Amino acid sequence: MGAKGEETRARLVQATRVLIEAQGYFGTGLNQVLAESGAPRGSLYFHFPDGKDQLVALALAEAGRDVADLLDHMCAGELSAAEVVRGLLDAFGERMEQSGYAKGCPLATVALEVAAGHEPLRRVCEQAYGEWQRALAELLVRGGRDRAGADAAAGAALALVEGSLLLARVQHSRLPLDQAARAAELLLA
Amino acid sequence: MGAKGEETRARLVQATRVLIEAQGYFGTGLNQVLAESGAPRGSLYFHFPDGKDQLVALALAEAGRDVADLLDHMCAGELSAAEVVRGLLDAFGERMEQSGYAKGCPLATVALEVAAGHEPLRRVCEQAYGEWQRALAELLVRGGRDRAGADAAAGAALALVEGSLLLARVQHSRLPLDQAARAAELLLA
DNA sequence: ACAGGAATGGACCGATCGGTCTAGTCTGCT
DNA sequence: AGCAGACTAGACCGATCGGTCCATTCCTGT
Repeated sequence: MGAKGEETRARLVQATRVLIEAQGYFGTGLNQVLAESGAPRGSLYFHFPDGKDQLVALALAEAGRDVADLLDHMCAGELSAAEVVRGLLDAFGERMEQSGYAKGCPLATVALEVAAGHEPLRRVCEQAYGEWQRALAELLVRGGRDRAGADAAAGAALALVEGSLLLARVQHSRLPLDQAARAAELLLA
Repeated sequence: MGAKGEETRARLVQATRVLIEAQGYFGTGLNQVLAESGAPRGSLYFHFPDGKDQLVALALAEAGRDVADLLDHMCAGELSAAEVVRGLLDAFGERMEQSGYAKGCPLATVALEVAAGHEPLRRVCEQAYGEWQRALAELLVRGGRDRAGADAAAGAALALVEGSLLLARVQHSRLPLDQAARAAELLLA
């Protein structure tokens, strides 16, 4: 397995990540992925024999892991849960604004498209969201909350994050992100 | 304009509403809409000369209005804002569960798909969300909040609703809706 | 009854979809 | 040097996409 092949593979996944975040699963064609990544069609099916589904599943998993890593990193410091949520929303907001509101939650668009009709992709999203929520819940438990309360609060906080990312993209404004961060302070105090 | 034509037109919009809520804009083909509604291709372009975009825009606007009406109706009673949010989430949750988690927010999937790439549809979604938020904000003002605080709280509550609907669909569980409703009690108290 | 617009039914179009296939090229090992 | 497997390049496939077109049928007002 040469380094060149690895790079092509990585470029395909990266292009897929960018495109499905902005346009979703159905809105993103393989021709678009090929054009964006510069890879020929043959390479795609060499690296990903199962085609689009495999490529998208991997892109979603990678994106989910990246956020989880960021979250774990923030949770490892001395920050409160509310401060972590604020930090997360700031990071997402910056990305979003700079992309012309094409980027938000890297999973959400696909997650909604496939929630009822494509079990494998749905499960990838479910697992990623689960990891994010778990990270927040752990932090809350360390802060003294009981397990049940922490899970519920983390679930609500994640809903706040996801909802505000959606509204921010639709409204082309970071205002919902700020409102959500303030609400999180109240919620996670 | 005969009654028969009106009915065909309505069935086309209704079928579109159902399909785009579950699969989004790109995931829904006109052939699917035609099959679901039983209308022939010619009728679609007779009633909607601008094709898919016009049909989807109308479907989104109708769905947005329906929720706004429900919201207005609930806000007109003696309920608190938190109770209204709870009622809204209960109604959405029932629909969602009964549809096998195919239905959630009727706008969200399309809203994310088109947030950066299809201005007319984006604006329809933005306006609908704005109406929902306004209804909640008015109720909060009537409850004694100042304008700015009410707007911010309504924005956060709407984010909570949208985020929990997304998570519920992805997880195939109503739990996130319940967590969001409880969080709304804390937030809107 | 009948004229004329409203509405239907469906064949047809070029473009694009995801996917297959194979000839050719690159690369590292012996 | 030369062989084998990794990888690329792109032509090609049937299916489906959104959209156009027109002959036919239905309905309504006179």
